[in-house]
Amino acid sequence: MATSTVENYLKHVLLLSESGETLVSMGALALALDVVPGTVTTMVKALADEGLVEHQPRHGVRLTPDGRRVALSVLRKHRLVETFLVNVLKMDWSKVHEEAEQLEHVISDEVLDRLDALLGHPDTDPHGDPIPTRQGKLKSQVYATLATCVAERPLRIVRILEQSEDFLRYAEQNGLLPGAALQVTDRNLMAGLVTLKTDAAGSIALSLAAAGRILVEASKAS
Amino acid sequence: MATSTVENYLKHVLLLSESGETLVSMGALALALDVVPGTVTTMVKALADEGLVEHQPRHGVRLTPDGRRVALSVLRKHRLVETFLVNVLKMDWSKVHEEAEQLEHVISDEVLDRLDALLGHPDTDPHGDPIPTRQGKLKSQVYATLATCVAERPLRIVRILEQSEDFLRYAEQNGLLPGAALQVTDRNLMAGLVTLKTDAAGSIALSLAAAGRILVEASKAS
DNA sequence: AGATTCTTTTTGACTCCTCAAAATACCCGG
DNA sequence: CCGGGTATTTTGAGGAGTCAAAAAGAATCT
Repeated sequence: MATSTVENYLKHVLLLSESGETLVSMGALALALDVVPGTVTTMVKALADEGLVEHQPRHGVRLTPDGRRVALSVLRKHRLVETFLVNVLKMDWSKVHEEAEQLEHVISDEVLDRLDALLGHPDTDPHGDPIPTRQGKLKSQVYATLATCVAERPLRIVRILEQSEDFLRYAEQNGLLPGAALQVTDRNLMAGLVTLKTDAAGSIALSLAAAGRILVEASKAS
Repeated sequence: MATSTVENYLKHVLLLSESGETLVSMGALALALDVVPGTVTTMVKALADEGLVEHQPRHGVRLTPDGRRVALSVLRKHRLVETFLVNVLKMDWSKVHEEAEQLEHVISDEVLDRLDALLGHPDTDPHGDPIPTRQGKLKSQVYATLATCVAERPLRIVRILEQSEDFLRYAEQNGLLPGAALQVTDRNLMAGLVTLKTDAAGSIALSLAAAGRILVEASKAS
């Protein structure tokens, strides 16, 4: 059985390869896991020996099918637990990430299945992140961000690519939750600023960086 | 913060001192924790250095107030989690112990409080074991067992002192759950046998050892 | 008391994961 | 092609927790 540490390494390799290159660098991994790069090199070699990752020395690392299976299972646990904490225990949106980070390593498959059923088999978590299926399918659709979408059109938030507590608390306070309706009223590349108008909270300004973490789609004519 | 290992040591010292002497032996602890005695000696000395236990070399170990506080908190988590797994997720009575064994070390106080509220602040878990309060009070009432109680009187099961999956499954199949009404119809010390009559499942024979693990009280005239 | 047995403690070693710091390889501008 | 700068790898060490096996203390049984 994989240790928590191993599960974390694999999970972060998956996460980092989702949002970017197929080959994940040691440095990126070290940053994500909050360890020094040397530690990552050592661990990655061990994971490669166990057949969980493929290591191309000096270039990066990639999940093997086995490793991907484990990573997806951990991710499924993480996201279902987050959903449970928010939907059932009514916990604060911004605080559940840390909790899930621990719980994901100790939830059994049996408990997971029952949690899944209790929640009605959701396919995204409270942040809009897709929940891998039991079979290990991960729907990863490509969306526009508030930094790149067309302006002056009705939009709906589908996902927030950010787990920092501060960011999420701020987002919540301004009604920037998955499902929220809004539109981009102005985008100033020079100032690095995006201005929005939400149905709930009126006009808000956001940095381009922050706007880039919020995924949207065109609002369906309802 | 105490590691899972430390929490487990403290929890088992508490459990073993509840049901017996105030001083817990290294051997008993080794058995409970499934490690060799030498390991226990080493760990216990470390715990003593941290002020969590009081170690009387060659005689045994006892919790300090600090250690007891930690142990009670772990026990509270364990029993609330078990209650959640059975009452909310409808898991099998006999299987929740293992799960809770893991979860007890990663549940935050915040989650615990919400779980407690969701469950309606129960004061015993599904096995009838008392749940320590948030303030660290543990109600430990003394009950008769099926091996020692008076015969031919209406009784009610209040607690099962056993967490082995097999025993619990057997108990469940014969309706021997906390709350169940029954009476002892015969007790044969020579044969080491106790015969019961339950309201639900009729007549059952039990070894004295098994009977001694089932706590009962006189049924209130209702 | 003397010998045997049981429990506890000590010792040395091992696994897993980590860091600090030195060594190495790679990339990029001139 | 050479010199920096950056990323990666190596090396040596340490903490936490464990085991196997030997040593030491207690207890028990003639």
